[in-house]
Amino acid sequence: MIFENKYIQQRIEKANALKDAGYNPYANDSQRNTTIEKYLNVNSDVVEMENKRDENRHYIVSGRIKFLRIMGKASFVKIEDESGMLQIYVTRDNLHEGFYNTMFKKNIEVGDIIEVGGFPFVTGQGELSLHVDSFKLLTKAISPLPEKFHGVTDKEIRYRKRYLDLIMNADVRKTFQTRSRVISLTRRFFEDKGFLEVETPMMHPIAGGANAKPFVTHHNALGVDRYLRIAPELYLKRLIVGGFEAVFEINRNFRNEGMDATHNPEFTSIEFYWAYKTYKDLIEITKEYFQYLFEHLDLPTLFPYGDLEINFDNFQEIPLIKSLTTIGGVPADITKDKEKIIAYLNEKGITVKPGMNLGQLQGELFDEFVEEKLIDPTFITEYPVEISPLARRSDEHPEITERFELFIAGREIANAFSELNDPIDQLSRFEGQMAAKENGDDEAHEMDSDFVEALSYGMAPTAGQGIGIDRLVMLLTNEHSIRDVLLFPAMKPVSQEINEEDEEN
RNA sequence: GUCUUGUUAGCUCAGCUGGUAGAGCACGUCACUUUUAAUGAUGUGGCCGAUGGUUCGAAUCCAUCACAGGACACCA
Repeated sequence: MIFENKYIQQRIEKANALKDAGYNPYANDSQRNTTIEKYLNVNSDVVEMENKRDENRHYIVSGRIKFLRIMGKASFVKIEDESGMLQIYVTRDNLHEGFYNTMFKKNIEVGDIIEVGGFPFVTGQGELSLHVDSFKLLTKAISPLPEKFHGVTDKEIRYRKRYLDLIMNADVRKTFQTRSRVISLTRRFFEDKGFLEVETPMMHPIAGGANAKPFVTHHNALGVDRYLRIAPELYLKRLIVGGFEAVFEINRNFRNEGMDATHNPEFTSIEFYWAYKTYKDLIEITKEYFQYLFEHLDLPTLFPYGDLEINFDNFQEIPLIKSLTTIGGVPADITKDKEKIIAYLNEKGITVKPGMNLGQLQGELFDEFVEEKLIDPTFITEYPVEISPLARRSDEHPEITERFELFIAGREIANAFSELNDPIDQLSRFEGQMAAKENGDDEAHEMDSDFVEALSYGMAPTAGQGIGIDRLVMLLTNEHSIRDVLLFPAMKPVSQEINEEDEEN
């Protein structure tokens, strides 16, 4: 049923024809001795040679056929491996008797993975190629590839069948190579600073560390529900209590929320915690981190992103309340008065949920009038305590916390603060969150008394930060949808699959 | 969750105010030993996303559903 398509049938027949003639269409004994990139580099001098060839050299390369131009008794074929694309020249007279006409021309086609041996030469058009003297099919593709020029552009196909997207679109491969580099560099940066990489649970008894709806699963042996973690924060801080002074974790978080261009239900973040430091140290290390990334990725610090130009040499720092007036244009006299803020928001056509406190309303003003205007990297500091349940209060101004968020191109990239380490204060913050939950805020924090107990043994003054890796990669690869930096973004199942599930139930 | 746009051949897309479906690539056959999205000739290929409705007649109009894109809402 799955292979009923006539093109697939045709290709299966070709695979069978090869098999009948003694050629395994899924051969396993690859003899490849170089990659295409290396071949092109090593033989670049052939261009300078008088007869444009060196028959004393011999290489075996492998790859997928992307273009196939048969011209009678000779053919030009473009094959591609992970490192690059190579043109090979296949002729009847350089292969053993009959193979070219009865096998190559009849049964080999675009999409097949082949292995060829031969010597380097340069064509009349000046392209360094491989003159083939041995030819072997490694893998027969029985499904045809998408069209060679336009490739596959349908986003649904690109996300659901990412392998096709990767076969057809070199720039997509590049994006994911960059993503891998970013994660690798991030790991190296923090290791070089003396941070210890740790792994904490993905299944939590309490969904803590952030405000979000969790996914729920069930542990049969224990007979209890578990939550896929929404953040690793509370576990990492337990490790600081335990005496590790600098830890980080790069891993997935899961949030049961809506999906859009910047949200996927599972996403990757780095969180790091640093004892005997404050959020001011985090500002410095964050600047250093970006510098490190740009240097090692060889990116310009005057960075084009869509229609924007971001200056990564221009890190700004501004307190939240101040940003409301200087950037958001909100009158200074209203930013510290609940009723005036509500009136102002209403005047702008924005309705607010009843019962919001001053800090939440200030956050609302920020989201409405400031966030999208922050293009160059900007640390917004001094967050209200009401919307920062895990952050340490400022010693001088107890209504604000020692916290910042980093915004770039109008999007939040990082969230950081000096950690709350007073167990009594932490307990009362949790109680405040419980009260909010009673009032219908279903995303308020859960009480985590085990965590409070951990704090009660004493956590050194610590600063901690989370950075959204997906959004960071979006920036660095100039992508504008999180799906384009996730190899397999979340998709609804096609209706057929839903029906099958229904039948089982 | 709301609004909006889309879904036609393996892929990329046409198809006007309703009259039984079209191109390019790919694929089959033929020709071709220096091509670059090779070329020339010729041919095959479709439940027009699904289900209903209007109509003598629906890819086209209407409704519902499914999936996708975009915007908004929610959310760090």
